[in-house]
Amino acid sequence: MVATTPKGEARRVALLDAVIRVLEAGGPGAVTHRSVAAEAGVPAAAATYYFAGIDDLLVSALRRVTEHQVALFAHLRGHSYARFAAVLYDWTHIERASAIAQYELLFLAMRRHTLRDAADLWYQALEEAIAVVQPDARRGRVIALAVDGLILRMLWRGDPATLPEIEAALRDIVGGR
Amino acid sequence: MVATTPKGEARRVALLDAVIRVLEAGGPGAVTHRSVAAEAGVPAAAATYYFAGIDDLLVSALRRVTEHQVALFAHLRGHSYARFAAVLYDWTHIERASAIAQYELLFLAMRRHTLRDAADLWYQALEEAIAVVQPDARRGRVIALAVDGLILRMLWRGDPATLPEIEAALRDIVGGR
DNA sequence: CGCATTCTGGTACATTCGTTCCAATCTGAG
DNA sequence: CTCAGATTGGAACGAATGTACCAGAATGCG
Repeated sequence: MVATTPKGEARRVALLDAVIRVLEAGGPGAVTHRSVAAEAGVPAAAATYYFAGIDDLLVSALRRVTEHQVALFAHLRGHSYARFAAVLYDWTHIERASAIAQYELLFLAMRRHTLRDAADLWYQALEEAIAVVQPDARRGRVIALAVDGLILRMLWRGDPATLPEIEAALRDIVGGR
Repeated sequence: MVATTPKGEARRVALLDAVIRVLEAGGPGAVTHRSVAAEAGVPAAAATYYFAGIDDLLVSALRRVTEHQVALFAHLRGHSYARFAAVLYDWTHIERASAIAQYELLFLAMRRHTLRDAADLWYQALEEAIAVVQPDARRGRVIALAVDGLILRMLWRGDPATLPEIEAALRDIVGGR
């Protein structure tokens, strides 16, 4: 089902945002029609009215957070990697739910090839952002892998936790030996 | 509940192994008493008899796969990183279920601090294995991050897929600029 | 060999889930 | 303003889940 009215569309995105919040708190298993609807402040039936199934709801939410994140990384073009550290900090600590959702997407992509494109989109955005500070493609790919690992580590460990620490870690990664 | 008889202990590990296989195929949401018991070839009640709850079952299985993996990495000490590439290949392609389970653990550790220690164990094992080919601690940490990102990428993307490709990627990572 | 303990395998139940259905309400184009 | 279609909100359903329970079988210690 696709929303045609403005209010309907507003409810759609309210539901998708709610999915991200539920996802952060309880993981994919906690994403149910009822929990998401309650989080969004809409009746439970709305989740089934706007989305074909619980699966469609989850996939749509992950696509949405990816597009949002890709847009954020696109703004990074032309800036130094000091600003890159700030973006990483905001993402993994302020907008933590969004970051966690992003990596849940990668896990889902392991089992569902439908999500490969969305996952690729995110990874390409990361590589392009890195290309600003490291033009060499081969070296850039390695940095992208390390940054990926760094983000993952910040998410499950909460470390590095401060902006200076992240900058230092990024300096080690980009700086090479 | 803790098994005291040899046969009981065998059932415990059979259940834990089944959890890993179910985890690979369907993610944490697919891990239920009944699905795991069916996969292990034991009656459903066995899963509740040997484990306090579905949660205990999941956590125990992830701890087990971590210990197994840490032991495998420990054997790596004193070898070249060419052999390291072979171990990575086996893990992410032959024993894929084990690798996926390992990263599910990291995700679970985001929300449950009980799992922090187990997750730390894995990450330390990775860093120690890398210390063999790169003694410098600071540089080694960066490599560990990149290898972490590489593993994640291989899992959700299946790329790099061949042993030579992994060796090349590893060479780029370890080799520096 | 006897027997306390552990293990087995099946059933049962309350809960929660995804999904369907429908009458009432709202929206916006003509 | 009208009204056809979109949206709402609640109820209800079958299915699947976690867990508790129990009578019988197997086990291993003395």
